[in-house]
Amino acid sequence: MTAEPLPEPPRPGGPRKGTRKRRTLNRDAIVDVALAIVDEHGLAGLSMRNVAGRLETGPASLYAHVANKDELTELVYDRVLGEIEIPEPDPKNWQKQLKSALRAMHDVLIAHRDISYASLARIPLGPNMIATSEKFLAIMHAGGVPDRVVGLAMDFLSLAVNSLAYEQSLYPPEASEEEIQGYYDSVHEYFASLPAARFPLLVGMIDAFMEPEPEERLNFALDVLVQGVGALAESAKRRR
Amino acid sequence: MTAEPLPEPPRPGGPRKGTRKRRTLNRDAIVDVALAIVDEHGLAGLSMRNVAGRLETGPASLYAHVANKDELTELVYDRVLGEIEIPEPDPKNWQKQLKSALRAMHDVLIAHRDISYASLARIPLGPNMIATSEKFLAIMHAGGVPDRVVGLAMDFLSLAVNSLAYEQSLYPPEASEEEIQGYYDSVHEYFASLPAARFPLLVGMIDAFMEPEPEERLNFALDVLVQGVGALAESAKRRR
DNA sequence: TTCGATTTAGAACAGTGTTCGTAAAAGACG
DNA sequence: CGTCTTTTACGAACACTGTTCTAAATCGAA
Repeated sequence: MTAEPLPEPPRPGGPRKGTRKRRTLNRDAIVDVALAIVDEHGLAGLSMRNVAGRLETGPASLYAHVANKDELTELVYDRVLGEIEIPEPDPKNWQKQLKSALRAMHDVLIAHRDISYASLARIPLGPNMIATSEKFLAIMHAGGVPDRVVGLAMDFLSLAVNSLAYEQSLYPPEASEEEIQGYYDSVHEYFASLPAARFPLLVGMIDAFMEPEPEERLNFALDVLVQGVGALAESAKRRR
Repeated sequence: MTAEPLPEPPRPGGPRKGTRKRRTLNRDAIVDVALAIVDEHGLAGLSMRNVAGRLETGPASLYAHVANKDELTELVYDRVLGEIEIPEPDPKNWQKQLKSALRAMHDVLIAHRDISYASLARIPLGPNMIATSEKFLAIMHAGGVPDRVVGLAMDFLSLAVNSLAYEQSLYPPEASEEEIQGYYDSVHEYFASLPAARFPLLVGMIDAFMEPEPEERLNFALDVLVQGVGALAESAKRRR
């Protein structure tokens, strides 16, 4: 997964100074520890002091290798993106491939808690993001989707799958099976207690809201995305 | 600048039972101030001390009216949702109506900075969220979308439009027109500097990425959503 | 008035990201 | 080898944050 290093992505505050390492403390080691903390306690548990503590140093030491916490979070996010595996494009099955690639990205993201928030807070441009994007583009391009549609779709698909992963990651922060079931039941009860005269559809569709499992919700969302992009690709081709 | 606090104006229907107020401090006033701060400085500028300061008191005083900052943020979000206007359903134009309703929600959200993050962080269930949902359901239901699809779509559409609004709100935190243009140009340059041999599609599609204006991106995303839901509604109807 | 409940608000606690200043180590150069 | 300069290490401190504890002030009802 380690390929030739890409040029430094542009940051709003201008380029950073060069980093050289001395002993054990370096960028990769810091990202390693940060990712481990995110895996254990989520993004809320990630603090500069926390990372520094595991490296047996103080928080100020990190700032020689990382501009700030935002950049560290972005580095962790890009590290996670490196785990995604996307197949070579097969033109005839591009919609099926696109859907499974989106699911693969989703699964990798939720395997690392709420790390997907990192991509919502900033526009990530790390090397793995670039490489992953290229693979998504390849699938759509091979499927004959016009360039303009591919460009627009890439942005939205990435946003959507990150949002889905983030939403998913928020449900059980550290709760037991019983607790989330109890919360689930209380939501059900709350909907049922609403005045049916004012909210007839909401009350009438309670089951349609509460029944679907996470997998069905994700599957539906991915279908909406893929079929939506497919439809727009067709109409763009016809228009031309 | 800050005038002497006025006495509480009389409410239609008289004071509510069970809630006794003493001075000027109550839930609504706190939410008023919190929303004003979000409008001015975004969610990052919202702090309990900040709100308390504008009410000429200390942060501890707020906790008699609001459980914590999360709840306050949710209240602000629900207040904003109250501004959305959604038309009565017209069965023949349900897709057009759904799209414009989603756009209306998006526009109201971005008019209040990054408030949309509040709905990403928690599942909002306030009164205005309920009322807004009912109206979305009405449009889809009138269009003949099966209940199961409506239930699944509601969740995803809400997530998607909130994500789009949140992403949109992040671009200019407080930057000038020149600064965001400069950042924009540097991103363009960064893409152009990538090795075309490894990322041929990405480099070849730079314009497809950089050219579209925010309005075109939003329009595309909404089309994907509406046409995707439309396609799934049709196939669900056929399957039955 | 008296009583109890609620609201107010100062002080404090345990955190946070980040900066400053200093000390030391590494590399460059003669 | 001896300097000189650059870069890293890191304790201390700053300005914040959300929240809780505490006691006083104030109100509604009896």
